[in-house]
Amino acid sequence: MLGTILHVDLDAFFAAVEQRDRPELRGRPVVVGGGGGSDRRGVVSAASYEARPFGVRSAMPLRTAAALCPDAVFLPVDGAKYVAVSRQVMAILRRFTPRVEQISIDEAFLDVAGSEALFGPPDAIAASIKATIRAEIGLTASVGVAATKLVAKVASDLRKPDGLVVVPVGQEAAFLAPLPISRLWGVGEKTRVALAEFGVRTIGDLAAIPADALRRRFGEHGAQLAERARGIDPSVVEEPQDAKSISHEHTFDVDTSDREVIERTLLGLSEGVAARLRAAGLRAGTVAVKVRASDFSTHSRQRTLADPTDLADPIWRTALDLARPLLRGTRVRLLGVAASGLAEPAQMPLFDEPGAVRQRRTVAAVDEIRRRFGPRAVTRARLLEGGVPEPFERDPDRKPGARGVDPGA
DNA sequence: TCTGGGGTCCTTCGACTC
DNA sequence: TCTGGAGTCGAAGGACCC
Repeated sequence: MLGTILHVDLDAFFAAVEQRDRPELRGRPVVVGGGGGSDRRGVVSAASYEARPFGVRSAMPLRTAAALCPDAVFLPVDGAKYVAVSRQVMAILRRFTPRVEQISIDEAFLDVAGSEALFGPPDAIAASIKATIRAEIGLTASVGVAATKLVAKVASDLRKPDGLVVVPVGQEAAFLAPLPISRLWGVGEKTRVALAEFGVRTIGDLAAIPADALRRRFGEHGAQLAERARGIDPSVVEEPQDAKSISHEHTFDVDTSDREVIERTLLGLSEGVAARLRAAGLRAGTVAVKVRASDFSTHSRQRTLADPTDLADPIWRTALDLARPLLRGTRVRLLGVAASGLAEPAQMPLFDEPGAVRQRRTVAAVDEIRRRFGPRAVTRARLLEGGVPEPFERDPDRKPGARGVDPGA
């Protein structure tokens, strides 16, 4: 008997899209990341399968990737293009079932219970999905089929690229047992090292430890890991929840302590956050700043606002105020601005503050111009002085809350 | 040596309230 | 009026994911 949960994962997504669109790149190592140059700060977002034998992996600094694979073609991340392709793929998935949970730009869970009469058993549906994506989009996808999301996800990752792995119902624990512990959802580098002290190398090693012992050592997280190691995952395929926060951050090419540059950057980031808030019809109740120093130490400060806002100015002023104590004597590597406590405006005030109505009209007009002519069509004079990131040009219909743009190289 | 950007969730701690 | 415990909430940091 087969489970009805499918995990569909596009292979080396960003790099594969570039190779699809530029035939001269096919068969060559392609690295997508940052601004595209291998000489600037940034990390690998996606590496083609030709680049991987050289040791190039996602999240690796571009400079390291260039040292490992000097012949690779380095390309910038073209967010808008990948979003468009992602939409086409998700539309294909929805032909097979309405129960689709997109978890990032290049992967989704499907529950095909109820689709079997029309499309056949789950493994046949998985094969059809792969064939349709290849025929209509020109990309390969790997699919895992299982009774739970957790096992389907591990399965899809097992035989990349172009893989199809089916785990029959009841075989979950046996399937997971021989796999290295790092393949388990929720086990990152820190947890892997901590578990190694327990003698845990494989998922089976973890499953053999009593849940109580794991709870004593790792708290609730440990108890959860014990369940996952046995293939137990009660979560169901559902619509992604609404966003809980919206943020923008920027890493400087060269660390800076220049006040003007810092203020201008915070303004640009605040503009980006505010624009996304307005596009989503939300206001932020809390503003946070993040400051990463040249020694990579990272500090954040947040403040709850008296009046939730979707305007750049109050966000910027709050961010400046919060950042000031963190900046003394610091060379700054990265600045970030985040909005949380998101909610739809309760009601338009009957008597707005003086000037607020005019300000809202101006902001609405600017938003409209940017929507029609692009994000660079209108900008503040202060931001023209250079060095400030433009707000990321993302899918205007994208629901905030889906995970960031990353192909999982 | 180098370590992006955009998220979520969890833990800990201190302030505050009852 | 003071004190201590319990519960709640916001802030900060860390781990993790793609």
